[in-house]
Amino acid sequence: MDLKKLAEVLIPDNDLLPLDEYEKAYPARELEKGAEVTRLAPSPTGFIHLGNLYSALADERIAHTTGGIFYLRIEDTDLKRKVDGAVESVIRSLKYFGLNFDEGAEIDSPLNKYGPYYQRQRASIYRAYVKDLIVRGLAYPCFCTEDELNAVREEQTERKEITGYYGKYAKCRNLSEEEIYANIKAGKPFVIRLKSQGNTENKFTFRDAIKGDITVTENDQDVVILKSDGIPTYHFAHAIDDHFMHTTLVIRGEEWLSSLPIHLELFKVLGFQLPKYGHTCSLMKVDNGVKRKLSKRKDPELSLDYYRSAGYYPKAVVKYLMTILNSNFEEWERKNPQADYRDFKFSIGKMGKSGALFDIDKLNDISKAELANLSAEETYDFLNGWVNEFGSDTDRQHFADKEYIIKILNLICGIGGKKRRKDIVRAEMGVRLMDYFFDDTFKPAYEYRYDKDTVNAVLDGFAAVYDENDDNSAWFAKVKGVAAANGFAAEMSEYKANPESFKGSVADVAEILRIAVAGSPNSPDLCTVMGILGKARTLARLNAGKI
RNA sequence: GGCCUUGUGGUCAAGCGGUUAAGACGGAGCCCUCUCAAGGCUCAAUCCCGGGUUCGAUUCCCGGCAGGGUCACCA
Repeated sequence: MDLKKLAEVLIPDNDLLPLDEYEKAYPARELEKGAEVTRLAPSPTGFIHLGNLYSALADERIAHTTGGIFYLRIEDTDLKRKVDGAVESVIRSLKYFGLNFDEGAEIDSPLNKYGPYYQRQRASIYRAYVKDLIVRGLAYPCFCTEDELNAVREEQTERKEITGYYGKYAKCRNLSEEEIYANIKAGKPFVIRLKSQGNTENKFTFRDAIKGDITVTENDQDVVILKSDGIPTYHFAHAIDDHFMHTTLVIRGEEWLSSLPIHLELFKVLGFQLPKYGHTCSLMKVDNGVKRKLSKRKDPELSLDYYRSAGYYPKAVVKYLMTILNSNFEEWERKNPQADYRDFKFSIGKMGKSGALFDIDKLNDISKAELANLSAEETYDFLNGWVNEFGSDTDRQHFADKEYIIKILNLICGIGGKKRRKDIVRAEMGVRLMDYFFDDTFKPAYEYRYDKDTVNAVLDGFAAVYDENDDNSAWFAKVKGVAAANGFAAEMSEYKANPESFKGSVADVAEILRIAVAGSPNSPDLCTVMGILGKARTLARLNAGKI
């Protein structure tokens, strides 16, 4: 058979270059030894999720700790999956979490010498190589219809054989020249398949950068490399792109592990040097007692927007991811509390081999601690950013009075005081924590543990002596005074020694005051709360709290 | 079902032939304390099962079992 002629008929493009021209167009990168080139290669299908961020963080850390490049490539070979604005969204999302690309689609960089970074725009490179494979007898046209393929698959399933297009099932593999041209003449659509040279009897060990040594079976599937629309499948595009873009380390989800044999054969057949591979395990979650992969559709916490709208501090999310990416990260951080997480020596070898359960408690803990590192001013900026995007109009009005908010923050953050509080887990919660400082969001629950007369006497008694100029100890002395005057123990020790002889202790008196002023039995330092509210409002609330 | 892969407390996990089997989150309790938060201290809780190999297995081998992934003209 005249393969050259066949290739011309199948791929009649006249804009293809000789293969070595492509090699020349994408010369090796000039990087230090040991520098890794990694990439994030999403399909522009939907929005980026936590799992993407997880592996992107690994990519980014490895590239940037080795002096390499982290780039963005868009795998848009499947038109059906394209969503407008997805690319910008990916970039924006990663940037929000502090990850930046050095190069790639929609990235403004002088490093962009390996593009185009959209696969649709790279059609001619793929087609040139497919054509070459046809000439070399390593690829062939297949005219099988979807129905035929389905029928074969059913038959294979029934006979408990391996499904797919291989061996005797590869009907079009040995089509005669006449049959091929007849099919073309008849206008039958076709795909191009790899004429696999592999044999599943052959197994060998492959070293994965994350999983370690794994057993791989040779591929014998005549996989589709060029779809009937003339665009390559993922497998083929991966081989071509990662070769020409000089990716040194391919980090991707473990769902790709099973197609690794295909990629291995493709690289071999194309004569390309194989990159290193690292297959990450996926984030899991327990659902109804079953452990399963986090799913975009079922789990809102997988969406990065979820973290933004809930007001998680972005760095906290990143640090949480770091702890599951490299479990020694936490230990390192304890030893280097001041250091930036970027100073941590990220190691791909330390990445977990099995899927981690997503742990919201852990995230909350990290987030709380991160937020507690911020100054009142920084906290204000962060909360204000959240309020502007996700808060209510009332929240925005409140935050317009920055001076007042800062006062509250100083209390919450314990700034100036000796101990730092860790009240705020995320912005949304932080903003709600401040509600009682504003009359329009003050929603008291007047649930006292004492009778009407006692409560009112305490409230009146304290209102009569309250002086906003008192310092904390003078203030507390007055609370004690009110306690003593109403049958409560002024000193905790007295009360503990003799609980029967008192109605309660100062703590109980403070609780009554707290309920009236802050609306709940729990709040930070009441004296300061009153100071922030101001005398007029404090007295008004003491009065309104009476029953 | 075939193939690949994983299996240390509730969770994330150190460990790499001999350990009182780290640590963190979560839980319980105590202390501190005007309550809460934070902090300090203490406690409970783990090597999937069965065979080997070995003087000795959580660590090595084999077999189960359980979990995960995958079997497209989607990536």
